[in-house]
Amino acid sequence: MKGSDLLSIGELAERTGLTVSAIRFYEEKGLVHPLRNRGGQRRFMRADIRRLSFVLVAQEFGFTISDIAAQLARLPEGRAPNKSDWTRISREFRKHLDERIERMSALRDKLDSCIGCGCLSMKSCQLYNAGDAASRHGRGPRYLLGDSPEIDEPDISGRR
Amino acid sequence: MKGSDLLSIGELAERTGLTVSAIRFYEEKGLVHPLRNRGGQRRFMRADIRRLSFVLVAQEFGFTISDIAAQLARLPEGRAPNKSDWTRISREFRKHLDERIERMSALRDKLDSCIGCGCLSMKSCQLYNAGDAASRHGRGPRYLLGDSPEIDEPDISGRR
DNA sequence: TCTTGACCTCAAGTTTACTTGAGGAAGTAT
DNA sequence: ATACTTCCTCAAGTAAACTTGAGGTCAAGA
Repeated sequence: MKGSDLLSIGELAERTGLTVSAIRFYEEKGLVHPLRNRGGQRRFMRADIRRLSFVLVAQEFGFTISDIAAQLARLPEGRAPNKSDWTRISREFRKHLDERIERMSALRDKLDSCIGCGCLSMKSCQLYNAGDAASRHGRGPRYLLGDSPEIDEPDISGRR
Repeated sequence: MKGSDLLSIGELAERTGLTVSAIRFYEEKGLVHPLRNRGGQRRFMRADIRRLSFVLVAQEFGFTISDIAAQLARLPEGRAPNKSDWTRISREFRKHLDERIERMSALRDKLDSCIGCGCLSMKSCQLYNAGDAASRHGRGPRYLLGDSPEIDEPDISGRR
């Protein structure tokens, strides 16, 4: 394969730092679409290095595989993506990123005001005010923060 | 159970917005330690509302159950935690939080400089410079960003 | 007391993101 | 031609965080 324009799965693995099995998995999930040679072995384009690198970075930011697939779907079909394709997708990615960071910071600031009152479960607690509720992401129980009916715990001091 | 000092699992579920099964699961993971009545049913203290609320908030921030268990272990054993106990734990929590947000922001800023070059897989790309590598968290392939041997993809323009 | 709704335990299923292994075919170096 | 490495496809396993279901017990109101 030395000197060829196409990469074997092993070569791509070396280039990206992914394992061979992970790359096969990503193909299954639609993140890459390798060609096959007559023998049935996968042949990747050089542009796939970049593609998978994007997957790695996006995962680092906490995006799921289907989030990432959605982003990658914005890349051109037939030809290898060029610089402006990547710029476009990176900008879009960045928007999601900013939202995520902002959400975290907002939550953190609310926690700050809660350190003052020591609450974390009272009706009045800002962390429990709806509005964030709808924007909840990721794992966790079905019922969401702020969705719950009336939380109150009057005795805050621990005295009996 | 009306008017009692102790809560049944169903009542706690209503108060926290968690499902009954989730609370049982959290007990199994050591996040709460309910008493049992003669019949073998769980009886929770009011302070457990706060405890589980903390679990919810912490999860919202992306902490795992064992991370959270580690934090909760800092609460007093025998007595119900009071305001200053919660203040202490919230402050600790906040430290982890700040780290996490900072890591994300740093990555985002690096992405920014990459939007300029459209790279995302080149040797020179800041996203691939080691240093972040060690700090990687969460899911993803075993090989980490920056751990990979020599990544280079000279043809960046997409021209053939 | 009786009945219904809430609880109990334990086992198995679900999703995400992969890895591991078995059994076999293809590619490459000598 | 031989041998060794890499690759192929399935199927099954793993960890986290829960849910669902079966089969049975407990508690509270009429």
